[in-house]
Amino acid sequence: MYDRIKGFRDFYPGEMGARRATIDTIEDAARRYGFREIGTPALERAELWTDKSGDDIVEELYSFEDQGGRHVTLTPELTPTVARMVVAKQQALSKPIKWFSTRPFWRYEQVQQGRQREFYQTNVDIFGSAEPEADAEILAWAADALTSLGLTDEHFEFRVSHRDILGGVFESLEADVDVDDAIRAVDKSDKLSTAEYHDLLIGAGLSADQAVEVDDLISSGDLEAVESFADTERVTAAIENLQNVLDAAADFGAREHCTISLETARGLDYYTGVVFECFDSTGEVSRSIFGGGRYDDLIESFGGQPTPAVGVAPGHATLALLCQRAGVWPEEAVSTDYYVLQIGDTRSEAARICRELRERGHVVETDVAGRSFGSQLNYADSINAETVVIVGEQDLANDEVTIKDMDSGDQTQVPVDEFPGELERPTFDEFA
RNA sequence: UCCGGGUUGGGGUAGUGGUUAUCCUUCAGCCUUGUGGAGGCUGAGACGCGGGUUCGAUUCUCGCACCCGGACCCA
Repeated sequence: MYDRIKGFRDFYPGEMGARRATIDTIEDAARRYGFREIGTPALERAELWTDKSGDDIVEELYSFEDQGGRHVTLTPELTPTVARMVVAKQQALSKPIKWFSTRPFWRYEQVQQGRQREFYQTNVDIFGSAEPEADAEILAWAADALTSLGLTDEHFEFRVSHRDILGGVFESLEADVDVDDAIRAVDKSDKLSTAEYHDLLIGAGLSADQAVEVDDLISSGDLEAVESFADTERVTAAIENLQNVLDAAADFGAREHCTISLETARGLDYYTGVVFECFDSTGEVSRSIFGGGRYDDLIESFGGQPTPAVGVAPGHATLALLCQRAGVWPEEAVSTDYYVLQIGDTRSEAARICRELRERGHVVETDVAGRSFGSQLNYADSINAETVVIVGEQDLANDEVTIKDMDSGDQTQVPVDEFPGELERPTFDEFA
């Protein structure tokens, strides 16, 4: 017996069927918006990450030197790869570029709920539009994808903010504030006590009074109050942009899922504008389900023309948790349209029936193990066959086959050359 | 890297410092190559790994691995 690698998962047919259905649902939603599927390598040069994030990042990568001496890594996220692809063909691609892909990623980190070392994400991005409609379309797709899965606003909410609001507020203070530290503190505030939270803000350079004041201001979510408090062009512009995105989201049918939440910062450095996270409305899944936002500087930093971008990447593990708790996770059972049962030497007639049913697109199984009648029925039962077509020597002697409905157990004889005949999906009911 | 809980056939479990480790379920075959979901029979299948204590360890003990949850992190 060999063990699985820690943090990697096997998916057996039942669970895989449910995952496949889920992936199809959210990808179909993306296709309806004209997002085009891309395929990407599992391996990239490690420099794609180490150049920006420093060598420490290597500890969280599956990286190694290949036989050609290249320092490579299994990709921990899609964004740098997509950025690389955009830069490489920038002139050739018509804008806006709208791409999606579902695939695994790998990070060497501690395994916990909703978090494995191999994990699957569906990335959806728009490059080449700085307009609020682009942000709103990303939100609209995300909302469409989740509602197509059967989720409602009872199950999830998008907490939406703008990177420059927090940054601008801290910048406007009359104090020497480490803005990044302060933003991190706000991002964590949910998990901290008020005192701990204020201590972190003070550690970032705020006075005690400012910490209280800023906490009140941010948690109020009152955009007008924030705007007049900061009274800077940066904050005013950010708030206007956020408002425009939400207005567009309203027209796109996604506004009802969005809550303004100025605490939402996102850890990622590369976000530049609107940011959002999806949360479990019931609070049962404590961490965010997924996040996204605008990253207007990334393409340029990869050596391309300045290109605005906005995207989102739902992870399938947390999505599955959310669906399961909401009771909308697809059935984890195989289904089978027909089992063609053979008794004696009836292979050629059975095979003909199988072929004709499969030509019609049905899922059809027959005996490939030389099993007895009872065993074959047993098996048909275990694969949830809807209809069993009994092709026995006795039936064929009368030029008939027997059609059996597995739910009721009812069965009837049908002339062999009328099955399946002209019928698209013949079942017991057609012949009863 | 840290903290807490756990690990007995494929799944779920009982139990014990000692002789053939309990039960349910599952799987395979048979009763039954002309009838599955009921029943009967037969078979398969487990004490996570390593060290220590002991005459003897699945049981006690230590370490490790893995699993579940959490902290940190989350590009």
